Amino acid sequence: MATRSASLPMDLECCSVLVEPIAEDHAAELAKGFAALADPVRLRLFSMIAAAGGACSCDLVEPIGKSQPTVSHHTKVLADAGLITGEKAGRWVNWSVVPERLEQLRAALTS
Amino acid sequence: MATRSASLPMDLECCSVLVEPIAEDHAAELAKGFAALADPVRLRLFSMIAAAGGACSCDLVEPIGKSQPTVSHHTKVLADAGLITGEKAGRWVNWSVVPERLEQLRAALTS
DNA sequence: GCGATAGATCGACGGATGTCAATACGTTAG
DNA sequence: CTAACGTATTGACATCCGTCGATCTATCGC
Repeated sequence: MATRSASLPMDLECCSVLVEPIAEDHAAELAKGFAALADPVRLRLFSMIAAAGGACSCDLVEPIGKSQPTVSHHTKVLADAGLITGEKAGRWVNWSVVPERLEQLRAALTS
Repeated sequence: MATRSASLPMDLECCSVLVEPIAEDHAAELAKGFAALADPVRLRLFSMIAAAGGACSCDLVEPIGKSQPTVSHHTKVLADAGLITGEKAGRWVNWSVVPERLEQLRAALTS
């Protein structure tokens, strides 16, 4: 059973949704990831972070056009879904994408 | 402006979320697609349809373990998101995936 | 220590979502 | 025509979600 851990998003056997019906566990795991990308604001935040190769929240609030608590909420959702990770640097938090998680979702849509 | 049509999901210039910050239009479009995949039941339905190369609703209700109206609701959500399409054949509806839409979402996560 | 700044948390609100029982609709079999 | 069957729709309910103002926490410069 290797490093099987029910609570961690990362260690699911990576396979496509297209080749055979996926199990409930796998579906739940992937659904969490897609849910994080299912909001336009969050998708833009993710895109901004990814395109810039990392960004702090202070650089996101103004271009996204939402309140600071809203941005904080969305970054938390993205982080909880495992799509981004935040490094605290002094007063700032530097967000960056988690390539493995992104790849897992991309692979799920690939045959 | 070519075949620009605001209401159709298909004709967005296809590009990745990762290379540069995406526009609000594009974000809304992709978010709708990901939202359709953001539910475990729906993801399993989609997976069953994709893996089988098509399926009718009657073959989905029992394995998915949900009521018939719930399955009907989810197939409608997937269809509205452009991920599947249904061909009515007599009493049955044959659902099949829409490869272009799937590719659009996959490409958005690819650098 | 003090004020300023970046970020997180809380509480509230309206709106969307997943689910099912009941029912309606359309089609095929007899 | 009628009965049975596959599917869609409706209505109701509980829950979740996006948003913001207000507030709290932590860190930096002075």
